[in-house]
Amino acid sequence: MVSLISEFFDIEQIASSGQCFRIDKIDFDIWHVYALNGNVQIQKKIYNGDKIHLFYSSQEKFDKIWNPYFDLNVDYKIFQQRIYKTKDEYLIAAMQFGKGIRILRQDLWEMIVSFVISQQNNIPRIKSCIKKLCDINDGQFPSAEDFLKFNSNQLHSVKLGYREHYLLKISEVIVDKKFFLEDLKRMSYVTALKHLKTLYGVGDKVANCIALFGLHHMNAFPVDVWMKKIINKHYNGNFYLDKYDLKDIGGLVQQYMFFYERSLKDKNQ
DNA sequence: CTGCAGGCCCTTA
DNA sequence: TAAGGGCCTGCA
Repeated sequence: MVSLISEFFDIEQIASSGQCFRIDKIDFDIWHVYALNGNVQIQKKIYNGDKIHLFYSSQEKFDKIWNPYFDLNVDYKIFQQRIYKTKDEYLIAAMQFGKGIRILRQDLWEMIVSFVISQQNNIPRIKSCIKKLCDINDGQFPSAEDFLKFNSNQLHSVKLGYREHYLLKISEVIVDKKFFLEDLKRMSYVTALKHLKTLYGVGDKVANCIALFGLHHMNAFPVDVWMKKIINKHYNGNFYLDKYDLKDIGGLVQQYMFFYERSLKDKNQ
């Protein structure tokens, strides 16, 4: 077991931040994380005002897998200090509220599949689709090859709707070696975005999510209907990251804003 | 019954 | 290049 004391890590916030869909709450203070062909349980506790997380993992696995996965080598305090400097009330409130969110380093292919599924969809149903995809594939997240091997009844039982066709087309170009995931990892943000958008069913919003969560381009800034609402409501329709000198961490800023607004909405319901 | 959920594709002008 | 219809599914 490995313990982590940090105010800038909160598994509960990460689990509901909408960037990952395979973290399940299994008890009031325990979450089960499935990722990178492995899994780990994490318990969140408060001792004397300090937030402490217990990872049910060996030190070796923690160092090798979970430390990089949760981006724990990066000091988020520096990012937060930069947000304080903007003196932007809404941004600071959002950042304080979602202090424990981090941009995870998730598997690229899983992010492509997950965010294609996310379009015109809600989080519970996205999670349900992804769980079913793993269920019909011996519990493992399906590869592009696996997608092409599923029979139509199996795949249809996942209830992907019109997104099923998108995922089959994407799987095809990857299996046929007309699209290389490894190439994407070497590209700049702008080039990767352009390349991602050649995939059938991947538009600007989904490509930005993949760039942010699958390629760790922290400057990717996905704008969805929620972000549009936030920008209209709090910024009169115009939000310029470069004005605040936050362009290189736009993705983290987006997560704070998104998480904050979504939480306010949940509270009102 | 209608409307909508973290869009995208395709067609038209 | 902009605008608008259609799309699977599930839930209110």
